[in-house]
Amino acid sequence: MAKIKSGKNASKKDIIIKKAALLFRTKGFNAASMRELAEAVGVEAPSLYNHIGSKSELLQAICFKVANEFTTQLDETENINTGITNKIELIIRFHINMMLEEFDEVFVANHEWKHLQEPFLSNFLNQRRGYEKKLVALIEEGVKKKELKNINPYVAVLTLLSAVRGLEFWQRHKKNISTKVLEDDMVAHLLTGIIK
Amino acid sequence: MAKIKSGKNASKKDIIIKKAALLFRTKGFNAASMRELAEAVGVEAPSLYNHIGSKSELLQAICFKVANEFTTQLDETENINTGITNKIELIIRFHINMMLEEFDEVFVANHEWKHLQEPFLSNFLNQRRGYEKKLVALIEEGVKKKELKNINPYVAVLTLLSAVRGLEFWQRHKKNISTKVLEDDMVAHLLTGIIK
DNA sequence: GAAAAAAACTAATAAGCGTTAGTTTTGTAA
DNA sequence: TTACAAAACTAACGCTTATTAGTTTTTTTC
Repeated sequence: MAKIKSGKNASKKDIIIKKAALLFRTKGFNAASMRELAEAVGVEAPSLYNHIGSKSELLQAICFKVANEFTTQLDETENINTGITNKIELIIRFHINMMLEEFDEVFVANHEWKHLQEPFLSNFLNQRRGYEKKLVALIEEGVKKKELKNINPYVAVLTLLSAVRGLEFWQRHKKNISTKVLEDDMVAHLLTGIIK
Repeated sequence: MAKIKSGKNASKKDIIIKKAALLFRTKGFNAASMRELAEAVGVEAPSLYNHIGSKSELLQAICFKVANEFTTQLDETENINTGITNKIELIIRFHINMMLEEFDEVFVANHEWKHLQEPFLSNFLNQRRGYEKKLVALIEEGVKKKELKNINPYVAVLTLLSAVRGLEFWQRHKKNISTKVLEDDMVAHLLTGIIK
């Protein structure tokens, strides 16, 4: 029989990973020490090792959680029966929401992946490369079907991914503009430009 | 009388800074050690200190060189007598070229600034904030003059800056596409969108 | 309440860090 | 050639790091 879990579902390991994501984002992986992490968790540094294997493992957990979420969503979107433009819009909106809702984790996956050890580093980069290739194929299909302008698909993917990634700078303006305006304006900008 | 400098104009300090930019980009500021830097320069680590003051100073030199170049160019562009759209295009093209020609330095300024010490950290962030404000004002003017759609200027600036910043991923595709196609396509995408 | 397991603690280790001190080599100018 | 300055070297310091060992406390299970 499946064990019914209580509301507060997070294990100590989950808590450590969450705090690690925050710490790695603010200080960077190398500059963040296990002693600092321990203090954030409310424990002495060696006690962390009752729950985790190593500092490296924390980075792995964060990076691959994010990578898998993006990969899964893209696969699902590909299988929806709708136009290319709509699919691209869905993907952009997913990126924006990930950035806003899992900020620390996405930031760390974007910025600190280079400190992954092999073979995790290669795995991560392969997964990312695969993600980009699927997006390129999507844009190519849109061009072929005349839904999109005759642009270079690599440049388009680069521009799209980079733009949504830039939401890591969003925090500063959070108070001034609603998430909805942000999302709609950015989607419009990337799809239809800014020139009247 | 001004001393006529020889062709090989770079001081040893300049060489160290250049190598530091490459090293800081590939490994990150904290993970890059002075011993590694020394090896890249072809010298023992303590010898570096005959030319520089500290590791921190290297990061400062890199970050502010980049920041000043961007600031200078923006000021110049503001004073050109031309339309808003054209100014924005010039700025985008400048960002793209900086990314391609001073890749290591721009990358380090974008990614490692958080390891600057005070008061340099605050100075750097203030300078960047000032840069963004000028861009926002430019977009606002474009909207007011009906050159641009009625978009949120903060979102537009965020999208523009993030997109060009993403050229740090360009290296991978360098062989496949010419710089000109890249530049033109990205400018077109950001100004007029991708939808037909 | 006793026994077992989980998770906390203190103490310590080996390695790597930026940097300094002191000395020797190299390059330059009179 | 001698004198001076610049820049290299070796050795070492003090500090921080992730992690391990061993022990004690807390929590869970019966």
